[in-house]
Parts: sequence; structure tokens; C-alpha cells
Amino acid sequence: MEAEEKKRSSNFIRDIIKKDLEDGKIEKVVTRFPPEPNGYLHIGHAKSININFGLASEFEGKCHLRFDDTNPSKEEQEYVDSIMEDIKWLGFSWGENLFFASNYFEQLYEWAIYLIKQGKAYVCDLTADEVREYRGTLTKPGKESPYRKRSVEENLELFEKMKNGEFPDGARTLRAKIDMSHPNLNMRDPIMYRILRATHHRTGDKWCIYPTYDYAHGQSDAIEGITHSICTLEFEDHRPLYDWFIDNLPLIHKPHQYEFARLNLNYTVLSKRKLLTLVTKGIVSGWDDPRMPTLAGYRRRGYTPQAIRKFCEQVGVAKANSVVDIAFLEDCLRDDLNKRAQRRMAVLKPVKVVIENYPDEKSEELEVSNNPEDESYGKRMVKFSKNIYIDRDDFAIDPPPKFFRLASGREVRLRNAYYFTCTDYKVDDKGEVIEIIGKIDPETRGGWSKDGRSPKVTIQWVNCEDALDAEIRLYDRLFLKENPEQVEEGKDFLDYLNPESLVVLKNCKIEPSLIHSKPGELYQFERVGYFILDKDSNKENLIFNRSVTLKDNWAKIKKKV
RNA sequence: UGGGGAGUAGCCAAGCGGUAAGGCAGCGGCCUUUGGAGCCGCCAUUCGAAGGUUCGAAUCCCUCCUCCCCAGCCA
Repeated sequence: MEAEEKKRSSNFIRDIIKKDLEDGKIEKVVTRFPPEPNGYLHIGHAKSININFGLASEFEGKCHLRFDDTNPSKEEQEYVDSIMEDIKWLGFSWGENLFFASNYFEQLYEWAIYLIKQGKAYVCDLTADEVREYRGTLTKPGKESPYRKRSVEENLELFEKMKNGEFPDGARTLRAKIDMSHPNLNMRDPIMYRILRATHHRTGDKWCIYPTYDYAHGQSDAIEGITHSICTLEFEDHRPLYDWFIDNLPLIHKPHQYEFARLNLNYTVLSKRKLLTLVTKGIVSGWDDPRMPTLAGYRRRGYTPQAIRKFCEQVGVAKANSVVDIAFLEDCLRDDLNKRAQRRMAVLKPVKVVIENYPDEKSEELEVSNNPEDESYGKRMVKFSKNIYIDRDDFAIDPPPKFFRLASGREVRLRNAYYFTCTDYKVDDKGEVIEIIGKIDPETRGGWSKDGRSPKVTIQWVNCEDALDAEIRLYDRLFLKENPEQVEEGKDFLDYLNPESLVVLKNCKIEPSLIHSKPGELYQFERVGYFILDKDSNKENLIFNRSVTLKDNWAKIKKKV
């Protein structure tokens, strides 16, 4: 058992927590996932969720969900709702620990007054442009604001007036008094409060001043008793500021910030701004379009929480920027679905097969396994008769080398049914095969032969008489370029869209048992891939989404030949 | 040219002075009523580069190179 546990490799954050626990620095680990409710969660967030909630449960601590809602101009309730839904879907729970940074506005305001009284914060009248000028540059130190030396009394009075709405938006700010020549720009008197009249999704119009991220985040962590505040690399140089506020405020808990590299996926775009563009421009059908890397999109596509969590776990946690191959995500899905998906037969590009030596009126019920990987999934009955459909791709007039499927004179196994030999075929005026003719070996019922011969390939089929029609949506990567963020001169990321990211197949033929399928149920259409009923589906118009293909060896061979 | 980070295989990633885990991809084979799944094997004499310390260095010390982040009243 111990050996099994050791399989998973560690990461630096886990090591830190383990050590803090061992050293008695903390009694219990408390992490938090702090989304800003200004968009839907995507696979990158899943990594963060998995780290924060995963580590908390691993060490029997807890993980808070805290909405970082300090900027009412971009935040909406719709996003709050979707974020909670997605976290639950992933299988994590914040229990009682649901928080909002906006819950702390009052406390934050009092602490701002405290800092003013300590002479560590001041009201600044510089405009946004002036603030930028005074900040200096990467190589040049900044200049002190002319308002930096205001008296405590004046600062107190002005700050109260800011709060009371006596100044227009953007007219003044409250700034921390740190060091205008600090090599770290974040320490050059950062803004703590700005005047902003916007209706907040929780506090309404109560406030017209709002704390910035830098002033709110660490203090929220402190209030909640967060021990390990885990964020992404770009906040690394905010850490000194994070610590400055923590050290200069009368706090009991002193949280610490740790940073890891955010997730990147090739052929995928993960910035909220770009995802929003895809949605608003109608390039995808919405945040939950199955091509979107959002959790809502993956859910609709047929990804399972287990697959996503395994992916997050295996991808690791480190500080080096990296781009993970999308094939890795797909593999995690296949791995999960292979064990759990019910098998069904479906024919995506149907062509009719007539079995000459099968009686016209006869039909029979064949027993087939729902999942050969796990017999507990049971069996079902499938009807077989003289006329069936098989897939066009399983037949070739002129078979290429290494093609083991059906061709004139060849024998294949019809899955769970009989060995079948093609004797003839019909084509239309365009040369398209419209009918395949052949005979079965009646001695091979169930797909076995007493004489020990075994066809090289087994193909799936669907009985004509009771087959169901279905629409099948084939999804592929949204972008053709490995890194759609890296754009050439005069182009933007939308120039790299994959025109075939969605291919809709109509009149596919599927097993009748699929009429009972429900959203969320996992199916493998044998030899094709994994599919899930789409939310647009109804009994009259069945629609399935392809979650991921099966590994396709033939496709590989075809490429080589 | 200021500050903060990072460089281990095609892609992730362990490794923490004792002689390069694991996964994905790829390649070869076995097996198979899914060309699926499964199984077996191969895939870094070398860790961004050059020096140095040491019996011994991916790990310690130097110098250099490359990449990423920061000049929002965004987070």
C-alpha cells in the first residue's frame, strides 16, 4: 500500500505544506481558490482548483472558495453561479467556506484608516496619466507624488470624502506610502483604493470606492486564516507588497504566498479575454460550446471530472512555464472512459449491406456485452437480419496495402454476429458504393468459428430495420496552430481557427437502445470513439457529441504508406 | 541596460552530493470478436553552456547564454 502511494511524484508546494505541518508552523492547512467572477472557469482554473482543494483534502485541511470581487465593473452573478457549478462538478466541496472579498470591504476600509494614521497611506490627487508618469520606468526610479506629505488629518478627511462620494470617479486614490524608487514597480506607492461608481453584484451601490487586488487579497487571506495562498507566477513580484500589507497591519494570521506556473495547452487559447471574444463573436455557440476549453465546454463535450482531475494531477506543479500537449488530456479521457463507458454500435457513414444467403423474413436477437472491460455492465440484445448498415470506411473497392477491412472476396467478422464475405457491390454514377452484397457463414454465429479461422478485422454494423437515425457532431481542436497566441504580423488568433473543428454528420445509424440514453451517460461507439448525448438532442432528433476518438492505428498506417 | 522567475528527452515532470523516476508522444513486438483495450521491449553516458570544488556534481561555487513576467485607478 505504501508503495502505491509513492507512485505519484511530489511538487514543491506539497513539500512546503508537509514541512510546515511537521515543523508545527501550522496546525492545519487552509488554502483557497479565489476566482474573479468575470468569466467561466477553464482547464487552467481546474489545475488551480485541483492544487488548492486537492492539497487541502490530502492533508485534512480545508479549502475556501472566495470570489475576488473587488472590481464591480467586470463582475457578474452569472459567473458566480457558473463557477460554483463547475467546482462542484469537478467533485470538490468548499462546505461552509464560501466567501467574497466584498464581505471584507468594511474591515479593509478600517485598516486603510489604520495605515493612514500610521502615516503609511495617503490620498493622492494625481490623475491616472500622472500616476503613470510619476511611477518611473523599469530602469528609472519614480518621483514622489506632491500629495505624499499630506497630514494624517487631511488624509483622513479626504479619504472619508472619497468614501462618501464627494469626488468624481478617478479623481483621487488612496496609496500606500512605500518607496517611489523601489526597483520593484509594485512597491512604488501602489494604489489601494480607487473611486468607481458601479453597481456591485453583492454590495449594490453601497460603495463608490473599491480596494485593488493588491490591497484586498492578502488581507482576505489573513482574515480567513489561509496558511498557503497559492497563485500563478505573474504574481511573484507582488509578493513583497503582499507581505508589506501583512506586516504593517495588526493581523493575527500571517499567510504566505506561493506561486506556480499556470497551465498552457497547445492548439488552445486560455485567456479569458480571448475566450470571451470567441463567445461574443459567435465563433462558438457559447461558453459551453464543446470546443471551448471551459469546464462547461468539456462537460458538454463528454469529458469526465475524473479525467480532468487525473490530467491536472499528472501534469504536475512547478515553476517553469510550459505548454502541455493536448494529446495528454485526450489520453486521460480515454483512459477513464475505456473502463466506464457502455459499448454500443453505431455507423457514422452508412452503406447498406445485403446478405444474400440470409432468409428475407428472418431476424434474430444476438447477445452482446455492454463493456468487455467489465462484465458487471451486463449484456443486451441486438437484432440481426438480412439488411444491415456498415461504415463506408470499412469497405474499399480497391483496398490499399495493409487495409484489412472489407473488399470484394474478403471475409471480415461482423461484431458479435457472423463472419461475412463480400461477393459484390453496387456503385452510383459517381462511383460511390451504394450497396454491398455478400454472404455470412451460418456456422459462425456469435462471431466464432469452429475451424479456428479468424478474420483480421471485426467491424461494427447496425440492423437496417430498427436502426435509429442520429446527428453526430464531430469535434476537433479549435485552432490549427500549436500556439495560437503567437501571431504573425497583421494577424490575430482568429486567423488560426480550424475550419473543421465541428463537422456535423446527419443520418448516422445507431442502435435502437440508444433512444434511452440520457445526458451525462458515457458511451463508446465501438471502433469509433466516445460519445455523449448533447443537450440539443430530443427523441425526434437524436444528437451525439464525439468526446474523443479511439486511438486509430489504421489512420497511422495510412499516413505512412 | 532595473527587479522578479525559469532552463532535465518531441511534450509534461521527479530528482535536494552517491552515479538520470514516471506519464504522454514515437518506434518495435505479443495478444485480441473494437486496427480499441491490455502486455513486453526500445527511446537522455547526460541535465542551457563553459570553468571550478569534490573520490564522486543535474544537485555546491563562479562566469556566461536563452526564455518568461512586471511600467492598469485589472486580477
